[in-house]
Amino acid sequence: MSAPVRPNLKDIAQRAGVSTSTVSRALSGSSLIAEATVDRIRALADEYGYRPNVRARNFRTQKTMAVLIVVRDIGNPFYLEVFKGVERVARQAGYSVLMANTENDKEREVAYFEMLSDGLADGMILMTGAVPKSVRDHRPGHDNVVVALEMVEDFNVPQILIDNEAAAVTAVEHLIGLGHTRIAHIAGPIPEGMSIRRQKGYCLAMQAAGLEIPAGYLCRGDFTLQSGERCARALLNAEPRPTAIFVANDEMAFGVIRQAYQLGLSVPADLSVIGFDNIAFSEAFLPSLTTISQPRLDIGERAMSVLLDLMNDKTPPADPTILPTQLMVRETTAAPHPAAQD
Amino acid sequence: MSAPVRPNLKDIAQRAGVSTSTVSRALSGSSLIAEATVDRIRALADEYGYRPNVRARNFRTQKTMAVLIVVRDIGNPFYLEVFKGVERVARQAGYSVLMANTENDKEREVAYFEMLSDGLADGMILMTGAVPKSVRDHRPGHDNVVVALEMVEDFNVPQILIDNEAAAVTAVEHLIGLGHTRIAHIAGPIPEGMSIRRQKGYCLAMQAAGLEIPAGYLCRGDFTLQSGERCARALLNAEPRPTAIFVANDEMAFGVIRQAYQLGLSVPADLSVIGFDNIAFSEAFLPSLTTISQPRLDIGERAMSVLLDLMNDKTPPADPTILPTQLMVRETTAAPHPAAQD
DNA sequence: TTGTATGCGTTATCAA
DNA sequence: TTGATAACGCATACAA
Repeated sequence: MSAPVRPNLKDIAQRAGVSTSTVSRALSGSSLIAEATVDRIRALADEYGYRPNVRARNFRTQKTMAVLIVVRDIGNPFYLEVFKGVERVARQAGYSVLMANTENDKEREVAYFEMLSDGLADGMILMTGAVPKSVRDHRPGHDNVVVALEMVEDFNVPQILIDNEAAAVTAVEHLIGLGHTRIAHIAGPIPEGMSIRRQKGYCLAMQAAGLEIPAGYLCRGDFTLQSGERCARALLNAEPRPTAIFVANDEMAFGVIRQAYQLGLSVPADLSVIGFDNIAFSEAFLPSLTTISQPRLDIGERAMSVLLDLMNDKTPPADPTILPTQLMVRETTAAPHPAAQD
Repeated sequence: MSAPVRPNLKDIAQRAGVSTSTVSRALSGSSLIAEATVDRIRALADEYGYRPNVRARNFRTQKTMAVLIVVRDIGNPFYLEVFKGVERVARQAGYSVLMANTENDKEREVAYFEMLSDGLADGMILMTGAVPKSVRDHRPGHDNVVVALEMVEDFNVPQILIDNEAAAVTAVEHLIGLGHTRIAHIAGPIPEGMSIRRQKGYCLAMQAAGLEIPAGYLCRGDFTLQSGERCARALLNAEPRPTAIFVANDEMAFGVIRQAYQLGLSVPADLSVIGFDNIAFSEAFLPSLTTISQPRLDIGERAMSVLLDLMNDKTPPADPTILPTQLMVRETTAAPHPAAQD
């Protein structure tokens, strides 16, 4: 039994009676080679089941054809659609996608930048909102890095974002439009830029409508269901009790609704709730959640295209790309009880 | 300004006045080298910021230190925890994790096997339940492949599974224990092994309890929310109406509950519902879903450890590894109305 | 304990 | 249109 050895360029060259360079060129579609030769070599390569050794090629060309997608928590379903968008575009361009999970660990953040500069990947899509200081200071031009979803200050790379502040304004205006005046807010973790901007949008919209924000109408969560429940308990004890809550993400919004039911309040009859993100589950929830939809697939696709441009030395957009959000009106928002009005 | 060129082994060797092999050995912790030499070289490497060229090393050693994790639909939140488990173990062993998404496309399934044999990854965790026939027949020993979650027939590789049939029996027994006798089932897509086994468990448990399965008590969905709603409409029109439904996954279960509410039935007062998977949102759902928990993190971790064994030529377990499931009793199951009893 | 020499498979340069 | 040859950076068998 002969060992089924994988043929390499040299083997094919020998069979074809030409040099390895000729085979290499023929198979990579160089126009320099006579068509007849190309056909002959192609046939032979097929016959012997030749497949190029990718590691050798990577080494020689100093490329990997892989990109890194770095997130804070790979267990967060929010990223799924983004992954999908990235993967789709990457795949089309012949790139594979490497998962990287920092779990908010600075060392791991640095480690992934090292992976990049070590050539384990050709590019990187960063969705952590944080760039370790050592990395930020180290090199001026960070090649082949795109930031998505979370603005990173002092870091001059292309960014794919949404306008968190404007989206928050839209959310609050929706509540105001329904007749609510006592509107509370549950923010995400501060000082994360995303949370700050959503909170700012809330304040702006309230101010623009001439509405007060009483003490106790602002609570800070950490994007988890539990923190949503906790904040809801606090807010629903405030005087006067809010008739609506704008929550900085969907998961916390679910917690709010759970808690409201526990307190005997019904949603949206007694309390309107609006979330942010439009994760897959928001529509399935009972009642289905009114929320702000982020174009997550688009974000992924766009981030990857910009990264491709970057890697191909095309000039990327100088300004951040801002993608539009959309208000999804569902079952958790309605006009307030007349009795609850001032 | 001198270009900040990345030093290689040769550069360090020159600075240290030794040969490249000495440097190579010193940095890779070979015990052959004098300690003083090692220290000197380490210091020098640090000073000049030497980092090994990973592509060169991969090429030389014919390894990639990356593994492929292949799923049907990367947008399915079910896989998240499994990813996390895989990633955790992989990372600890110095491997990175490549995402692969087949979207049920045979060509892509084959393509990922080719990636593996092309050396773009050193190993593979397969969670698609399907192995293309061409691959199955091609080579007898498929090195460095582990199957997780879905049994694959005629494919002799280590498998990490749960006992779907036994878990389904547990679920149905829970309903029976509450006093239900009219229990319907919504199956997943057939002929997927997973769906078949869950359905079989349902039938077995019913039979063991001497309960009939009337015509119209079985409906086939496709694991989506919508199919859950559709099946619920059908089942809830059956005569006599079932008082409980065992649903083959959580997402369809959410659809069932939504539909029940639309028909004016309340859960669990009028209808008990039990799901399967215990995805993250099952607990957040209102009412929170009674379901079967799969040890997804464990599955990921175990799959990756077995893969590591495989890649290090340790002998993997000959038999499939069966991990235990757990019944999570929550709010969607209760005793049936006395009026609804026979 | 260290050095020398070789090769991994490919692509790129130069010459024919 | 093709061939000979030289890298790419590292790890290792063998020699010393």
